[in-house]
Amino acid sequence: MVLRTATKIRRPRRSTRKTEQIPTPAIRRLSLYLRQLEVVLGSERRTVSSRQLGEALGLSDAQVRKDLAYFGQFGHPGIGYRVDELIQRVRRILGTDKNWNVLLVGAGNLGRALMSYRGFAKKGFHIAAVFDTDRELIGKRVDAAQKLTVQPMEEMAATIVKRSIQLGVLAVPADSAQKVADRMVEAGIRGILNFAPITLRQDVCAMAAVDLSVHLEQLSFQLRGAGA
Amino acid sequence: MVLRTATKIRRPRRSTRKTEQIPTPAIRRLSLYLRQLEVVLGSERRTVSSRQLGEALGLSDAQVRKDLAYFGQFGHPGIGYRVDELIQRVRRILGTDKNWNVLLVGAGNLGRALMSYRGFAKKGFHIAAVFDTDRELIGKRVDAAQKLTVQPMEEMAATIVKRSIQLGVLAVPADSAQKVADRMVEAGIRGILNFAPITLRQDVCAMAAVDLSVHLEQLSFQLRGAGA
DNA sequence: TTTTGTGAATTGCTTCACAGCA
DNA sequence: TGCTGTGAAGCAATTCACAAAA
Repeated sequence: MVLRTATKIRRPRRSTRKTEQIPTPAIRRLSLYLRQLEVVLGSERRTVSSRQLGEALGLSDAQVRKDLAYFGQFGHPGIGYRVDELIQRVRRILGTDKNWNVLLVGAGNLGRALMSYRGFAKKGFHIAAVFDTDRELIGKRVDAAQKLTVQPMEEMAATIVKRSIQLGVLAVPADSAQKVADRMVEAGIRGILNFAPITLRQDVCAMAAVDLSVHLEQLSFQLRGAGA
Repeated sequence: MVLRTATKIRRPRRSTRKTEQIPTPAIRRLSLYLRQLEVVLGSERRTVSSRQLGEALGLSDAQVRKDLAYFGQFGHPGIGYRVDELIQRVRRILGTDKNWNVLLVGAGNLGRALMSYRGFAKKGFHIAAVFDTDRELIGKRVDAAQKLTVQPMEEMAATIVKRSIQLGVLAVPADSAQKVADRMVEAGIRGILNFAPITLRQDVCAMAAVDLSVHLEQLSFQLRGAGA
């Protein structure tokens, strides 16, 4: 019986879900498989092999098969995977077989761009409400279709219930991001996609993050020392 | 009937190259360390321990120490890491101790939002030119500061030389992304940050990708089955 | 044939645990 | 005491390679 764990910081994700045996990278790749399958659906091909999928995504065929097999037996030996069937199955797994209402916090430059981003709706994510703390923005219609009015933060909890919202997109400056995220969780949000360039600590809420600069830094790292 | 390969010789794998000693995830985390160090720099603290850094980022102290040690001996036993010193060192490693000129292709909604995104300049990435294929947009000033004029693709190669550009941001629709990426590489771009929701195949060019919907899908996956 | 699904082998990454230094 | 840097240990992810299926 070891007692010295008292001072240790808690270890990352350790849950008893059945998904625990599935590698996290496999779950990330599932989205890529779906994306590629939708491309294949646009062609005449009705089936696709693990090799073909892998080639398009820069992965080995074994990787593709193993990843998909974590979630069930979707393939047909000698044939491959039936495109429409696999799309349905993967959507089901990812939870995107149904539409999601999403709210957005932050109606600045980035927030407004996200509002008009078609890719979200294509995948079944609908921005159903927009919030901001800036009193100048509240009440204004800011989206391209002029359908969304910027609401004050106070209305968030009620709107979440009314529109059955579970997911939120956070596009506010870094220095207020943690506070805003806390308010979102309080108001009932269960998952946050964070665009602020800062790591948010949230225990009870699923988190995903996109830091635009970080990706440029990774490119910079790869090119460092290269001739101009 | 294929004979069982009882005499199979297991060939030892080619020895790993020295440049591959550093785990890819460690390189990704380096950007996060830098980001957090810049937060700490805003406080009065002059030093920070691996434990403190880790806590802020959801990582173990051992992870932080090991990651940083891949790149050199930056710490001081009993003290921790000197914030300003480590910031300089990490910037140097990432290549962001100097400014980078970046070009943007695609002056649509997302492209225009990226132009006005302050985060890039803060990290030393300056959008120095904007390109689009849309004849209606060419010649127009589209950024907030009204300093950038949308140029035709034909001018890309010359501009790249003139402004010493190595990095490009790609914000065009998925169906033209591969073609545009090829043209960028032809024109001399060495690294591409791709926002189009499609996997691009490029052998001679460093690639990074951001698919906004994919991150929402990951959240959807984590919440699937949760009560509405 | 072609191609899946899957244990086994292998590679890669993270955590442990402690010597050594301030 | 506090904290880093680092081999060794442990765990996670990927690749291999082949039986089975079409």
